[in-house]
Amino acid sequence: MIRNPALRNVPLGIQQKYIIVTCNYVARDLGLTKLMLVTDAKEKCPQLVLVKGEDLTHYRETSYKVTELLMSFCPLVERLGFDENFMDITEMVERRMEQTPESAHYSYKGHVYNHDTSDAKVMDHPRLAVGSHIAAELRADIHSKLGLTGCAGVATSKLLAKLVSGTFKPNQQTTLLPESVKDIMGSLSGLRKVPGVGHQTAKRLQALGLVSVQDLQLFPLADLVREFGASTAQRLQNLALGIDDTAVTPTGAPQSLSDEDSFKKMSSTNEVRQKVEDLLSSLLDRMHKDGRQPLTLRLTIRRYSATNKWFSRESRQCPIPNHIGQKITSGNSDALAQLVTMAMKLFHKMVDTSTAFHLTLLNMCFSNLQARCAAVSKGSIASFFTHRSPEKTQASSRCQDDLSQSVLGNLTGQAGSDVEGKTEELTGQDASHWIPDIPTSLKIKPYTQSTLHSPEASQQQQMVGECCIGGRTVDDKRTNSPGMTDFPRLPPNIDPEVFRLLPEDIQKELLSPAYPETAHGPLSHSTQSVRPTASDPADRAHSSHHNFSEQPASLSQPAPCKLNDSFHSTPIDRKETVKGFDRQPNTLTTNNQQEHSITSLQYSLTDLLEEGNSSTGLVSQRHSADCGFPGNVDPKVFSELPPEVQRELLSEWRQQRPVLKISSSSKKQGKSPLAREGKAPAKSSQANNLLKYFKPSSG
DNA sequence: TGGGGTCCT
DNA sequence: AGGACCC
Repeated sequence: MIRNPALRNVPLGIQQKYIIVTCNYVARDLGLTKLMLVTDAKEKCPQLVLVKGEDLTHYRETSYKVTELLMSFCPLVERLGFDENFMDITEMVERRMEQTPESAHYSYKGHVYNHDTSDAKVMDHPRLAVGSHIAAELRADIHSKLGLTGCAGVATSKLLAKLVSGTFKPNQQTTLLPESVKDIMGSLSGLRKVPGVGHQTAKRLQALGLVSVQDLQLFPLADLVREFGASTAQRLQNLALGIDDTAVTPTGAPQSLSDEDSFKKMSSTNEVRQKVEDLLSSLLDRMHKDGRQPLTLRLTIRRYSATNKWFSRESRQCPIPNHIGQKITSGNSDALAQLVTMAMKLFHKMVDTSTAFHLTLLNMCFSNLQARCAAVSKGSIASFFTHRSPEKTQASSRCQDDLSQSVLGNLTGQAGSDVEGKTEELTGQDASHWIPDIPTSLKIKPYTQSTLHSPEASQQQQMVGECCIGGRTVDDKRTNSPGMTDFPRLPPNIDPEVFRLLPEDIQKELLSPAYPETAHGPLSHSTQSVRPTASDPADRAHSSHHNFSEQPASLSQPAPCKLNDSFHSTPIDRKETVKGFDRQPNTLTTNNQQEHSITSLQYSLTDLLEEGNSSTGLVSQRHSADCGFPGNVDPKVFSELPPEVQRELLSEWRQQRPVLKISSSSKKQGKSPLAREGKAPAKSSQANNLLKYFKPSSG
């Protein structure tokens, strides 16, 4: 639609094979729904215009642009599919509360769920009010820079932000006040409407006699535990109650890249080989742009089995030899033939070609993506980063220490990946895109929430990225002001002085772009001219952890998170402010104190695209600080618990925490559960970039 | 009923 | 390797 505005006013459906995967609102008004068969759709609406949508390239690229744009405001952005993003805007809200007059904290942008804006109670939640203004600005920015429209929800958790984002549909935003949680949960027509309750879970719940959200809310937990186990049971019941303590975990670069095609029938080896080659060919291209080296190749098939399940796939995977992996990364086209050979071996492990077979789908996937290393021995690089700068605050030091350990400890494992994609739909530009607008849902989780529900929900930790490292700012225009280009973000555990001692090319490498697939996009150019000089104390202050700058733009720009008041007034002001960027070294301390005492604020922003729906949620939570478990848990006591109980708890905490994951091989060496570094920082985009430069083998 | 993804077991 | 979830 964006590419072809003429389609805007006509019923439009995006077709993938035999179904309409999504459609615009014109078509919806005519009775079309998502995932409707093309035949049914045509029957209902003969004048329906169809656009093929099997190729996700444009959608994916646009999706990442949206995510990157949001990250330029604050790095705590978590993707959910191609058209939704959750964003933890707690920091941004706090900053505005400090910097703007109180009178600014009591008006809402957009709708307030179940309230009249004139309702007095609305005034009791200044953070949500400020969050609604931020959401409006984010949507406006996405619209002006990318031409996309969408919805947003502002609430205190991802769950709530997501739910509320869809309450006013096309291109609108809604804020959910804590006192309306019961209402919104009660408004859901069934358990399947609760995010996190899928088909299987809904069936099992139904077997227990549970159909409505209220049924689940009131069901005895003990009975639920019998069916699902303690952890799942509690999570399910909490979801029904509108309680979601999971953190917004920065998504970072994708963990895998795959390409697939489905068809009616494929029954010869030659056809399979050809299809495998086609799939690998396009994947290779994407992989090369990504820049990382895949360590694993996977082939997945779906067999036709008349009676039952068309679903159910089978897969086989194998390691990719280093020499081939390097060809992939370098773009050497010889890799294709070698990969086809490997894939066919995997195929023969699953399918006995001496007898008839009938496939309906093939999928090729690269996973275990490994960031590449700088051309220097790792040992030497790693040693550069062990020195610490004298000027950190204590609190930040602690975080950094922890981070360093976890990062270094995991270097041997596979580095995670960083960034993810974007894609949204566009509403108005030029040519071929189909996806709808972008919805955004922000959610804010202020202390009010802790008061309401769980007092200590706030204790989660943000091991992940810092909050304020900046995003990429988009274009040069924005980066004009003095001072903007001088301070690249370095990971908190990297001493700027030491960094400066590195050869320039190594410095550049360390600071090079993180979003390979979108590297050519509008958001990424500032990289090259940037010169790293120092890290910003303010960054450290905010971040609980790493601030690696992977993205080009981040180098030249200060963290948008720190926008000041001026941000408030106009977009232009905001940019200016960003550049001028002031650092406040002591904010960290301040923040920490807040965290501990009370308050966990979360904002979540969910975006939904106009036709489809995508959402962006903002959430944030402050946590205690750094170790592997909640601050209120005594490690000693924990260690005395039975191993099984330890595992259960860890599994639960893990979900709540934004831990970067570096998954690793090192995790196998019997570390105590507490030490489990298995998950370290892979998720944060920032961390990821840096990690790419360390070889896997080093550990 | 598509073409992606994520994480957990 | 499969299964659950999400879009």
